[in-house]
Formats: sequence, structure tokens, C-alpha cells
Amino acid sequence: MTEVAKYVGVSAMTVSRAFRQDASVSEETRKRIMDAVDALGYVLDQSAGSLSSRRTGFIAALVPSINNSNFSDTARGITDALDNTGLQLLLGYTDYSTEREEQLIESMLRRRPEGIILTGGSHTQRARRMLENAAIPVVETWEIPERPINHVVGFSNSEAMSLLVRELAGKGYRRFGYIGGTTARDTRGSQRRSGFLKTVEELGLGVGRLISFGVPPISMEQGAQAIISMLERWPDTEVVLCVSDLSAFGAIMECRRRGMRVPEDIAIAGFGDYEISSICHPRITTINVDCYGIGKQAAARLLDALQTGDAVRNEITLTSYKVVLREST
Amino acid sequence: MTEVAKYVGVSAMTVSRAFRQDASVSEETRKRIMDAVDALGYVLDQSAGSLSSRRTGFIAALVPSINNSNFSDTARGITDALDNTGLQLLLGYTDYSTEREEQLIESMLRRRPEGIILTGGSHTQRARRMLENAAIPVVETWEIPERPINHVVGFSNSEAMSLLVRELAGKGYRRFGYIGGTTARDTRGSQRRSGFLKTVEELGLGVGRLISFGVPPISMEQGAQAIISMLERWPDTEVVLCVSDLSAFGAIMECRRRGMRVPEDIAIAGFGDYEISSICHPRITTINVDCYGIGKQAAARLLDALQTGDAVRNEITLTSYKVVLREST
DNA sequence: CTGTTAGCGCCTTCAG
DNA sequence: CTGAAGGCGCTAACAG
Repeated sequence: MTEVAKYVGVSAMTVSRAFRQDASVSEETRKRIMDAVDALGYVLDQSAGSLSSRRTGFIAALVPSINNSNFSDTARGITDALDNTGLQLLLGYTDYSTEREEQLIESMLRRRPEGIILTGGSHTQRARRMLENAAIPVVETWEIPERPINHVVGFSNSEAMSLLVRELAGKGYRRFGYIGGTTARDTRGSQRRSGFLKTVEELGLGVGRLISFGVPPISMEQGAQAIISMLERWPDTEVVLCVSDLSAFGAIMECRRRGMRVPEDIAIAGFGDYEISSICHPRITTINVDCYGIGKQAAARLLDALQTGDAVRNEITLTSYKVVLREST
Repeated sequence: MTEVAKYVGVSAMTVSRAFRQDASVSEETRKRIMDAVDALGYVLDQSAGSLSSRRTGFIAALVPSINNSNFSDTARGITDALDNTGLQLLLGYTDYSTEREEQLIESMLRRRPEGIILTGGSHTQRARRMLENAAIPVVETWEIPERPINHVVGFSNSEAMSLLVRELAGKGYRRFGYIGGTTARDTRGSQRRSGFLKTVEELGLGVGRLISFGVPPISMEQGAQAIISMLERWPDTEVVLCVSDLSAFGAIMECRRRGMRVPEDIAIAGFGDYEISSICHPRITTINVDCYGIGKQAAARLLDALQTGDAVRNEITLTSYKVVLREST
């Protein structure tokens, strides 16, 4: 920057000001400076700037998996909301592990983000402590934690699944099955499962039939495997709900490959309303979740908090979800 | 940090050293420092550190779209390769726009990344200049640019598509169609298309039948729309190649919905070997690309360059691809 | 509108 | 193995 300043014959401070839109620099000086910047190929050093201004311009966000389009939609919602705010997203994926989340939180906090967006409400003790110490707004997303850290933007996975069960029971289905991953690591999956079990029981439909198939991230292939187990163990199952559309898709394709008709021989539903579910044949009944909106609103809550100096704490923003009945049930 | 130093009764410098594994600090002192760090909930400020050490610990990577599993696999390859190197990924998505890429490159360079990974070889003039000025290793991926900036990790999209055409011609198909997006923004798509056209002509199969359907990112839905146009315009088409598996999937599902048999009535193939293609029914013929490996190797090239002080320049690393023949053709 | 001074929090370098 | 001095490149705060 000193170089640019010398080149133009002004002080470094004036060059610094020329880069800020709100700063008072005469148009002529700014033009001369910008020409010099161009000629010298100078690029502002933000790490030095943020040390001085105490504003890094970073927002950190952690998602379980970047290969899952639900979460990448949320990430896109965040980046879109951050557009033109001068804030940049520092993205990490936890791989559904709270230990990895803890590590990531630490390495993120070293960059001094101005706010942080997390997925879910399960964190290690140390992660919680670090977040509290950081004294930055925190937004937990995608579920309603029992003990929120700060802001929450999400919905009840359990109630959403419950709603789907009720809708399908209303269509006359009675023998319900559920396909999901091992729940220890995936709290949202576990909430969906408990919503399923509770509602099946409440409706007097007997005991829900459960097939678990390994740790998240859940794949289409695992859905295919799981439906095989389901049919072996409980051949008279009428409808199977899956923890996500991806496993539902795998299950449906496997059924068709075996010559079964969906939904005539077995009905199958998913969760998440991935693009695939509205395209594949048969189209998949699912719960539409506002993934993009979760990201957008989480970022908006963060921006609010940054502007107001975090006056509004512990606000819970509920995002919408709805049952989408399609051909697969 | 001063606070921790006071708390323990050592100098700030010793605290700083305690954080580095290679630094010489007595085990006892380090333990006392780390206990204090824990008690005070202190987290190292890396932005200050990097200003001083001239090492930010950032690697920047730009991908066209984060919602596309091919590219998110590449991103995962990069993060995995960066694991335990102390380097952190700064990820951005260009939305297939070189203008947006230019903006992103600038905002990334302000963070002083130690290296940068790009997708493709098309960049604005100014982007190229900024990259050259930055004097950091650059890796272009996913294709073989005509005029590489520095390192390249990719493959010829044109030759890969050509290979697929030859394989299918070998199976007896003659009337070839192609479904892709408008090519202006997507250079890989455009290379695939030209590989298709060239090869169909070389094999004496007449003129390839082209349907274009809007700007990337290409969706499953667009694939479904495109196959309708294809069948209206050239009803006797025998086999349709698609710019990606996603559009191929949409096309196949649309055909099945219309009661057409795939591949008996029409054969359809994709590109990219997304998970969906090995799961859906019928399974989709495609080109398997080593997406994850592209990311992993790109990061490896960068790490090499950083270690050797960038001795090896302009190295081209070819990544593998292979035709995967499945039920859809 | 522009310049000067000081310092952000850490690490490099040099001493001890 | 530990400490002290100085500075990384920028911007806040104040002055003019």
C-alpha cells in the first residue's frame, strides 16, 4: 500500500480510504489512486486490515456434509444472504461428528469470525465453552435444540415426521416401517425416528418397524440394502418412511428392480424434498424443508445481531416444512 | 495472549511458542501454559499471527457450483488433502460466471491465500493478471486449458465424450443425439459437445442432433424437457448423450413416464458417474470421472509447490476417466 | 479532504 | 529453554 501511496504521491491513509466507499476522498484523488492500483496490480491485504479494524469480515458455518444437497442449499442461502455485505463465508464440514465439529470450531475461531452458524444443537462441552468465550453471535440451525446457545433457525424434525405419518395413516396405511441410520451421530435423524415411533404408537398402529443401516451420511445404496432387510423381516409392511429422500430413492429403485410396484405393492416416502424426488419415477412423497431459507435466515439473524450489537438474544426462528404427497405413496 | 502470559508468569513469546509443536519449550512450561489457556478459554488469533509470520494458512478454491456433487467431491478431495497440514480451505462458487470468478478471486486474494485452485481454464483478463501478480501457485482443474496459468490437474472433456460415442457406436447405435446447456458459460460442457460432434462426424454417422436448454447449472428437470424436444424433432433418435448424469436421469425418467422403454426404445447416457446413476433403474451408462482425485491431486500439487518453493511449474497432471456401460444403453 | 501517530496481536530475530 | 525489541500492513483517532 505504501508503494501505491508513493506512486500517487499521497499518504497510505488516503489510499486506504480510497478503498472504502463511505470514506471521504476527492473523486480525482480516488481515480488517480485506483489507476495506480491497477497499474501496480495491488490487492488490499485484508488480514492486516482486520487486525487493525478488529473486523475480519468472516462468518463461519459448519454443516455435516457438503455433498448433501440439503446442506449445500443451506450454504448457498448463507452465501447469498452475505452477498454485498462484505462478509465472507468460512465453510467447514463436520462429517456428522461432534469431535470434528469441536476441532473445526477451534480452527474457525482462530480466524476470529464475526458470527458462526452451526448445524444442530449437539456440541461437545468444550465446543460450547469456546463459543461462549468467543462472544460472537451463534446460530444453530436445522433443529430446535433443547438448550440453545444463542439464536436458532430451524424446525422440529420430530413433528415434521409425525405429520407425515398422520397424513399417510389418513390415506389408510396401517403397517408402518422406518429406515434410518444409526442415530448416535445424527440428531436430526434420531428426532425423525422418534417422531415416527411416537406417532405410530399414538395412532394405535402397533409398533413401528425399524431398520438401521450404518452411520451417516446415508447413501442411496444403503436405502436399497435397508429395504431388502425390511421386506425379509416384515414382508407385509405397507408403507416405509425413510430418514431422507436419498435412502427412499435407493429403496424405491431396488423395489422396482425386483419387480415390485410402488406404491401398489409397497409405498415409500422420504424426507427433505431433494430435486430427485420430483423427477424420478414414481415421484417420491416427502417432507419439503426450506433448506435454502434456513441458510438465508440464519445469516439474516447473524447480520441483525451484528448490527444491533446482539441486543436480541436466544430468538427462535421456526422455518416451514410441509408434506408433499406424490406418486410413491 | 498477554493475559495468558501474565497468568502463567512467562512472556508472551513463550506462550506463542507453546502453541507450535516444533518450538522449544520445556514440557512443564508448556503444560502450565496450556492449562491456563484452557482455564481462560483463550483461542489463538491467527490473523495476527499470519500478519507477522507472512503465512495465512489459507488455500483458496473456486468451483462453479457447490450444489453439484461432482464439484463437492472435488472440494472434499481438497479438504481431505489439506487435513493435518494446518492449511484451511477458503471455498467459493462462481456460478459458472467468469465475472463472478473475477470478483471472487479478488476477495480471496485479499486474504492472501498461499495457493489457489480454480475450475477450468477460462478467466477474465483481469483475473489472470491478479493471479500472476499474486505470485502464488495456481492449479486449474477439471479440464486442460489451452493456455495454462501454472499447474493443471484435469482431463480432456472432449476426448472423454469422444470415447463414449465410440463405445456406443461399437454397440451398433447410429442416430446420435446430444443434450447440453448453452455452452457460452460452461467450457467443460462445450468441450463435451464438440467431442461429441467431432466423433459422430468422424464415424460417418451423419450430423449429431443437438438440443440445448438454458444456462448451467443444468437440472434434472431440464433434462426431462430436453428429451421431449429431442423426440419431437428427431423421433427416430437411437441414443442420446447428455452433458451430465443429472440431465440424463431427468431424460430417462421422463421417457419411462411416457411409457418408453430405456434402452429398447431409446438409449440414454450421461457424464460424471454421480451416485444416482448406479442406483436408479435402469442404471445409467456414463463416464466415470475421478472428481475426488482431482481435488486431492490439485491440493497435492499445491502442497508440493509450497514446499519446493514452486520449482516445478506448469506441470499437467492427467486424471483418469472411464466409460461405464450400464443398463441405459 | 488529507496527513500523522499509534497500535492491532502475534511472530521473527537476536540475545542471554 | 526463555525473554526483549521491533515490525508485519493496515486503519482508528485525531489534527489540520
